[in-house]
Amino acid sequence: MKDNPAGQTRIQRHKIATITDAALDVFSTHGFRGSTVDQIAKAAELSKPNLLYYFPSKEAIHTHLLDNLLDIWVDPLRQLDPHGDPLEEILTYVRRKLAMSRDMPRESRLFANEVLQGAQHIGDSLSNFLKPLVDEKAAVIQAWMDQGALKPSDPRHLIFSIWSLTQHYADFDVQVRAVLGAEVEDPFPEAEDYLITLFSRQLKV
Amino acid sequence: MKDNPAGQTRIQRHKIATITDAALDVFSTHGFRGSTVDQIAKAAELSKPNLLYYFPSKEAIHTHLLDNLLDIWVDPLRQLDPHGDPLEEILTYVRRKLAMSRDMPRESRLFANEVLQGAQHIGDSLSNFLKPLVDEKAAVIQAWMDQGALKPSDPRHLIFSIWSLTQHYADFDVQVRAVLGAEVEDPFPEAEDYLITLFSRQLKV
DNA sequence: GAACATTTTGACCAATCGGTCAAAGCGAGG
DNA sequence: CCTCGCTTTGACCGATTGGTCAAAATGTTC
Repeated sequence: MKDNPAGQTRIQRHKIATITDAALDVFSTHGFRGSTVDQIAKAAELSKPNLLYYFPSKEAIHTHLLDNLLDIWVDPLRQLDPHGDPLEEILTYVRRKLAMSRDMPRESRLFANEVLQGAQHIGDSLSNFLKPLVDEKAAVIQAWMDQGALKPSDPRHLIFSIWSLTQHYADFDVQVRAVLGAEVEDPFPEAEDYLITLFSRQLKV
Repeated sequence: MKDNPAGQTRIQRHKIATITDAALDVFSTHGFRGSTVDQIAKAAELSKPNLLYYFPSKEAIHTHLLDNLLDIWVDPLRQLDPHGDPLEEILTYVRRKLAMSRDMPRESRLFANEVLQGAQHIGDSLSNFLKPLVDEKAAVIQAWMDQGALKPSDPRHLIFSIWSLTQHYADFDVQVRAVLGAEVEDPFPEAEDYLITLFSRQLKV
């Protein structure tokens, strides 16, 4: 069996994908320190030594997950188009971000756990990678506000509020469902209505 | 040494307070499973057996913290006065909640960790205690909206958004500071400006 | 099917986990 | 001073932790 260009065999790619998925389950539910290699191995239906044949350590799995996540996670923000319609661009960003919370709740919780516990594994990425992106997009939003295309408000806190409100429905899902009660099967449609209204009133001139 | 009415000696009250504070530090930083009794004992400057003389188990400390927290945590919502000025009542709630994130970030993170990881220790309280309170206050807000005193929107999601946005500045403090950069010493004043503007535009008729 | 590389595993390791226990230390009242 | 109850501790326990290793199983190539 020859390696592919990335230096991985078919089996390696498949097993690494399986491990990654299992680890996402476990890490997102219990955090890094609260997760065990045995748990991940069991979730991946592998023996522990077999799992450690593909990743050198528990931390390596966690790092691998976070490294791959950050790019995906900020992608909706990167897509914010300076040449699009200001309000529609931001509302689209809100919709995309909320959809990610609905479709990728494990990723959201993994990220939340990491930041909540001090971001010791990705602290550098926040400063070196996330901050420049936010600075760039905040400048775009600020320009829109200066043109009078949006009501004025702090663009960076606007971005924080979009992160906070959308990820809330993934990270605090248990609480949201407990408070809404069993009669609400899916909180996301009403969440989208609420958030679109909120940000429209906040920004629409 | 005589007991006081609560059945505790002076030493017991002091040591339990010390342990509680140390445990809040540790649990809020690492979550329940990620924290160890040794860590808490060291933070409280006690030996492990001595700590376990005051609390029967690690879980008992955690439960003690959460039980005392929930009451304090929802207190600002409980103070929402049906007979006050609608907009001012809600903006006051936002300010109180943001002040709690500023002054009690450890409590906020303890709660966030617990809910994020499935609320296994307080899931029942969310349904039996938090839900009725939210239902009650959501009805008050709904009545205000029906009277035309506030712009209409989903009252329960309004409450979610207040929780989410205010606690964000405690729970994701590392990220907020990394993105704002070192030149912003204290994010809270600008956060309060932003949030008051946001909820005024959302609610003011 | 022989030869070789890759993958899988049971047994094992030192370190750490939550928790126990008997014994020693301690302060206050007589 | 002695006693008594509360407090503190070192030593220890079985279970679990992250990780290792040599050997066995399996897959691949010729």
